[in-house]
Amino acid sequence: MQLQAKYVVLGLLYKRSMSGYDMKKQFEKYFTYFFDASYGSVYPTLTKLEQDNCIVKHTIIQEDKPNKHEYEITSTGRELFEEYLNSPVLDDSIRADLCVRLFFGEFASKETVLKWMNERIKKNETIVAELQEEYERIKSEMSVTQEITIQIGIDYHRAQADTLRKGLKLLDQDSST
Amino acid sequence: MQLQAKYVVLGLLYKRSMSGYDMKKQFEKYFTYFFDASYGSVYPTLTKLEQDNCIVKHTIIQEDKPNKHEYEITSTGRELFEEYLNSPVLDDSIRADLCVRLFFGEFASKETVLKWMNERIKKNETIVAELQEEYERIKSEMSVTQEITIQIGIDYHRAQADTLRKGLKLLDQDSST
DNA sequence: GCTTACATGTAAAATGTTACATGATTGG
DNA sequence: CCAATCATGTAACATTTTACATGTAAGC
Repeated sequence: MQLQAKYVVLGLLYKRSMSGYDMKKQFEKYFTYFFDASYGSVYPTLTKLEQDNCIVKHTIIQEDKPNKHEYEITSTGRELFEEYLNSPVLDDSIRADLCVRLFFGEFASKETVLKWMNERIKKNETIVAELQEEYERIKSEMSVTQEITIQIGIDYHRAQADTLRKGLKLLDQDSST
Repeated sequence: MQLQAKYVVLGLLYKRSMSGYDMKKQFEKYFTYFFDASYGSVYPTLTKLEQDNCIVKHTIIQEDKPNKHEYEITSTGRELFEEYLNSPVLDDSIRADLCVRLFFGEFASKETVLKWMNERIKKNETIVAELQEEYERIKSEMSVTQEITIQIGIDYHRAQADTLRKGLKLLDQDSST
């Protein structure tokens, strides 16, 4: 079984009402390294949860901007989310293209492999810096477990970059023999 | 775009022919932390690659055991895999239930949160030990980039456990104030 | 004048998981 | 005798991505 988008949606609405557009924003900002869902996934999920009476829609008329559909969680929705919180934690499901490529690295040229690794190291450094900045900026408004969440993200990207740097040295030794 | 199973299948066949069953075995053993595919995904992928002339099937008649379908990569298949190796590396796609739960941790009881974290720490310690054992056992037969792959897995699980242990301390301080 | 942000949604296609179906042999 | 390993495959269902469709307003 895999983590379903509907639980993430319900989790967000547990604290405050928001629109599908707002949710996607949240995913991009705070969920980057552990969850993502496209609009084509968010909107149908909202429609389905509404049909199941887990959420109710409120249309907010806005001038200058398109109207907004704000969803509010119902008691049924709260129950469903609480059931989720009491269900067993699922394993992380990861699809890491870089690791797949490295596994087959012997079939690629050395330059290609080095490029993959160097680009990833650089990318991860950027992400670590961004997450750290974000963390400093909002930690006062975050719960302790949310802080841990961000920390897991930071350490994940940092650990991967470290391993890749060590890997570069290994490759260097390998080619010099 | 997401990493497609067909490229992983082609990658395995690039070195030697094997069956769908063998592939699943490989995924479980060496790809655990960065890729997985069920039989219901592997077999249809093989059927489709065969239709596209990327692989050819050889039926091996076995006594005592069910017959085996060994697939061999064709030149078309090799080209497709080489194209993949030269395409841009995709970002990791992660769905981490634990992080989602921690993000919403304030809605769960403290015991529940502690249970989530302690269980994950224990699980990761087991995985690290297994990967390390496996690494020692087969590193002589592995390419350098494959070693890096295993190392990324080890460090990923270790870093997450470390962060969670630090998180437990944070939670402790938090409750004592 | 172009892009970005705001905002929602659908349809087609791909992709995937789970459960089912089958059936022999080996090891505890 | 029961579970696991060997081995393949399908069907139903769930889920998701991508592309399309629409339209305003602000900022550069």
